[in-house]
Amino acid sequence: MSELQTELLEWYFANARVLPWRDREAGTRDPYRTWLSETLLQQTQISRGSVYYTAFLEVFPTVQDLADAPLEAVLKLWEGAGYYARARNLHAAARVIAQHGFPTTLEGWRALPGVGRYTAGAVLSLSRNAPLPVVDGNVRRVLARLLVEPDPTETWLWVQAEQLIDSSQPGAWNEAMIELGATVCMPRKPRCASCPINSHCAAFHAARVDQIPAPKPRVAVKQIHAVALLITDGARVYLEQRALTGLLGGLHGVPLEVVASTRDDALAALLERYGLAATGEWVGKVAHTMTHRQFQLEVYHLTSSTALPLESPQHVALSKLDAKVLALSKLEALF
DNA sequence: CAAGCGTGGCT
DNA sequence: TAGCCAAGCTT
Repeated sequence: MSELQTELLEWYFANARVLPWRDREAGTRDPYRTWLSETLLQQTQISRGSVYYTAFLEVFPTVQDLADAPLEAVLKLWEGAGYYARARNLHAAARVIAQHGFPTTLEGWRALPGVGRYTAGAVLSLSRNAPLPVVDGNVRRVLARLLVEPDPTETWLWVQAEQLIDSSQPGAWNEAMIELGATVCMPRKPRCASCPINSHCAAFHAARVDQIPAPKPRVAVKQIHAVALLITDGARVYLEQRALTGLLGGLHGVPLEVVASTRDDALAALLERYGLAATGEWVGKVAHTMTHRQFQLEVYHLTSSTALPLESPQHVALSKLDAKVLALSKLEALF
C-alpha cells in the first residue's frame, strides 16, 4: 500500500460519517441496500436521499418485495425525488434480479436498466469488495486536484481511479475517496488545511485548488409556456399517466399543451383533444423551475360533465409541477 | 456525445 | 438572489 492510500484510509476509518446505508463495513454490505442507496443518491443530496432510502426500505425491505410490487407503488414512494426513470429502472431491474439473482460481475450489473459504470462498481466494491474503481462527482474533483487536471476527460478519470484503487480493501477505498470529496475536497472552500492527503496534492502545492476542476459550461434554461386543464367534480380530478419516456415519465398529471403560437390556440387544442365543449375558467398561473427548464403554466378549470375518469390525487404519483397545479383547484382533501 | 432528465439546499 | 451544485444514466 502506498503512503497516500494508508493516509486516506486511516482518515476515512476515523472520520466516516454515520449514514443509513453504512450499517456494515464497506465491502461486506447487502447488495440490494447498496444498489438502492447508490441509485437514490444519483444527483441527489444526502439529506434528501436518506429520507427516501429509509422510507423505501420500510416498504420494500428486500429485492423480492420490490419485484412483487406494482410500478405504481414504486413511483408513489419515489414521488418528489425527481429523475423518475430511476424508479422505473429500479423496479424493472428488481424483477430481473428476482428471477436470476444478483449479478456478480461488472458486466452483469451494467446490463441492468439504470445501472452504469459508477453504480456497478460501487455496488460490487461496497458489497463484495470487488476491486473496481468508481468515478462520481466527488472522485472527479479529488483526482483533478490531486493530479492538476483542470478539465479531465471520462477516459482519463477512470484510468486514474483504476490505478489508484487500493486492491486490498476496494470498498473502503472507494468510499474514502467519495467521503473526502464530499466533506473535505469540496467544490467551494475546500478544507485543504485538514486534508489527510494534502502533501500528495499537486493542486495544493501549486496553490491552484480553487481553479480545479474548471467549471463546466452551463446549458441555458429553456422557457416553456403551456396551458393546463384542471377538470374536477368537487372531490376528484382528471389525471392521465404521462408517457414512460421523457419528462416526468410514468407519473400522473393534468393535461398539458405547450404553447406553440398563442395561448388560445393551445387551449383550443387541449379542449379538442379531450372532446370538451366548454372553454373553462382561468384560475391562475403556475411557475415551476427544473434544472434546464422554466415552466409557465396558465391553468383553466372545468367542472366535469364528461366521461373522463376522475381520481383522487393521493392515490397516484405526482410531480411537484402537477402538485402546484392541483393546489389551484382549492379542493379540500386533495392531498 | 451532447442533451435530456427533477428537486431542493446552499451561498 | 440567481445560479451553482448534488454518490449518473440513457439515447
